[in-house]
Amino acid sequence: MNYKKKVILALNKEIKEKLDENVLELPPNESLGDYALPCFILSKKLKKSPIEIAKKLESKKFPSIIEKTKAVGPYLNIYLNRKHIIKEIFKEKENYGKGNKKEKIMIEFSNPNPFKGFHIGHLRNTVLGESISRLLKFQGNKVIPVNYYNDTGKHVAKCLWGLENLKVSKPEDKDLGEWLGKIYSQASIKGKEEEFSIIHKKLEEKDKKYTKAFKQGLSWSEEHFNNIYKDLNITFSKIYYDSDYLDTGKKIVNNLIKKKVAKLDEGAIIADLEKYKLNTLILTRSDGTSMYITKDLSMAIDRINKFKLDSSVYVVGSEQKLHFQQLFKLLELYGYKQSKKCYHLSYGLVNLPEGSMSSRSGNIVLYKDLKRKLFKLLDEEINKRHNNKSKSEKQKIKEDIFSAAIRFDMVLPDTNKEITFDIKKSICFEGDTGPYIQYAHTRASSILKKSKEKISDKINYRLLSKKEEQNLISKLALFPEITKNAAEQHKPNIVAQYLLRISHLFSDFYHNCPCISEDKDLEKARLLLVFCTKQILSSGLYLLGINSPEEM
RNA sequence: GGGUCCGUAGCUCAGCUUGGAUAGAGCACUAGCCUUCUAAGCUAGGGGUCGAGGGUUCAAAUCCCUUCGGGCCCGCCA
Repeated sequence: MNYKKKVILALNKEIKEKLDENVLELPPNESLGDYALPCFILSKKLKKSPIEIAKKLESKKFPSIIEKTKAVGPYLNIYLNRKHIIKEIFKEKENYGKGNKKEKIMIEFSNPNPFKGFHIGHLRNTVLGESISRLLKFQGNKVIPVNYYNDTGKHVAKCLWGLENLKVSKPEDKDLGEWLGKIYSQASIKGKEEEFSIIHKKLEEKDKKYTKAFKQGLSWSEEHFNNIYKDLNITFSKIYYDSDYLDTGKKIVNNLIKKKVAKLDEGAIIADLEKYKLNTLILTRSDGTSMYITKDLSMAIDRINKFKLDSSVYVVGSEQKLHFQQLFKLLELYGYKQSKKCYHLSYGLVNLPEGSMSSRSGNIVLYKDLKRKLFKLLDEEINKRHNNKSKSEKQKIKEDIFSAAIRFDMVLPDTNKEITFDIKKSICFEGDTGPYIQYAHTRASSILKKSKEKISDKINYRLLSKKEEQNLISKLALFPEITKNAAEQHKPNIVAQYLLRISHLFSDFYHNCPCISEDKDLEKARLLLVFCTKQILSSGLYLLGINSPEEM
């Protein structure tokens, strides 16, 4: 049970009301308390002014979870029991804030196209998906992360055309998937539509030469992607291939016709969803081939049946919003109740300052290129700070900071907002960034390492009385609530914003409350607070997929 | 035309789900702080008709309606 619930129960018991926990709000700043009860909501019933009510409530005695209450105007500000919070974090450690949900959830994300480059748009998707996956797992759910490769279609033909006609020499010992992506972009510009169509058709007819080239290219792309996932520390339980679902949709379409959801129209099979305001869509083309929605539908049914899923999350760009509404509606009309628990996590595209990205025009920032650029900058900085460290130690620090910087950038803005990715800003590691949070974490680590005192929860809690200490503890107590909200709403940015706040409060504490001191009781008390802060920072960073280095 | 998302400080964005206390951060700019736990840090300063108009309410950046500007989607792409 979170503190909010405990507080409202304690309040209700004392004032004999049945208030919902959501009436409690967070005061505008920590010094005003941990929660506030706006007494307006009681004034009609009690026929008293909210100011009077607050004043009256202030003098009541509450259970020990509430340390004190203070009436400020029409608000009753509530301060949680500090000792209680700190003891709990210290006891639970990395389990602090975990939930007890038991759903089986599949989450599909990343979905890069083989034969094209993995760019920062895919990066946003991947980082979001991984974070949501971790958040859902943290709530106790069984999570199955999957990836989906679209290995059929014209983009494959384009790339194969490029391989054949552009005569670009194959680089030795290099990432061939990345090289393929660049060939794709060039082919898009230099080739002609008719030439692509010929290859596309031959591929569908299983032409030996092109099939061989296709298989080779696919394996290069997969190697490229696996390389990046290893870099990002992400693993999938299963990869789905578009090519495996080319024909399986037919049975489903027939059933949809039987259920009168679909019908023939001008040679094609369509589903009329106008009455749900979801337009009409084509399921099967007039030449008999399946549309994407059909493959998606058969894949969705396949997943629900095979894995006995409670729900499914699809991390896909906002431009496919209608597509997923249609998909879920078809699933429902087909008879699957799970459609109610399917969720399209729609996110805004990543643009560049000069406009939108497009692999076809080559106006893209590839993940690997970005990494090379940032590493160059990190090299100088790290050599300046740690010239006594070994190469592998320096490499580890660079990886951690790079990962934090880009992942945090991708996860900080609200998911449905578009991101304008400015490489100049991404190389800045100061201010509201991932490295800033890591920095707070390393400072905490450093204090714990330097002190000779043992960390224990048997301290004099009254010594943690300065406002910087009080504010920090107050915010630490919100971690369970924050992670629960973030998981329920599929919004990692809630955690990101929270960690920034914690880091700011910790910096404030760091500058005003020296830990290592002659006063050993004070040192012990502050050490425990530092330990708890470090725990929350690293738990939170983990949920964003970011490492918490001990030094940087 | 229909749908959907976005519009808050010079710039990038929180806050809107669930209305509530002086609308918060970062960047940039100005002035300070390293003999003291990592200065990737901290302190102070200026900077706002919350796109506009109306409505509901004791109370609106937040809810409702209208409107303007931008992105994306709307039967043979994925």
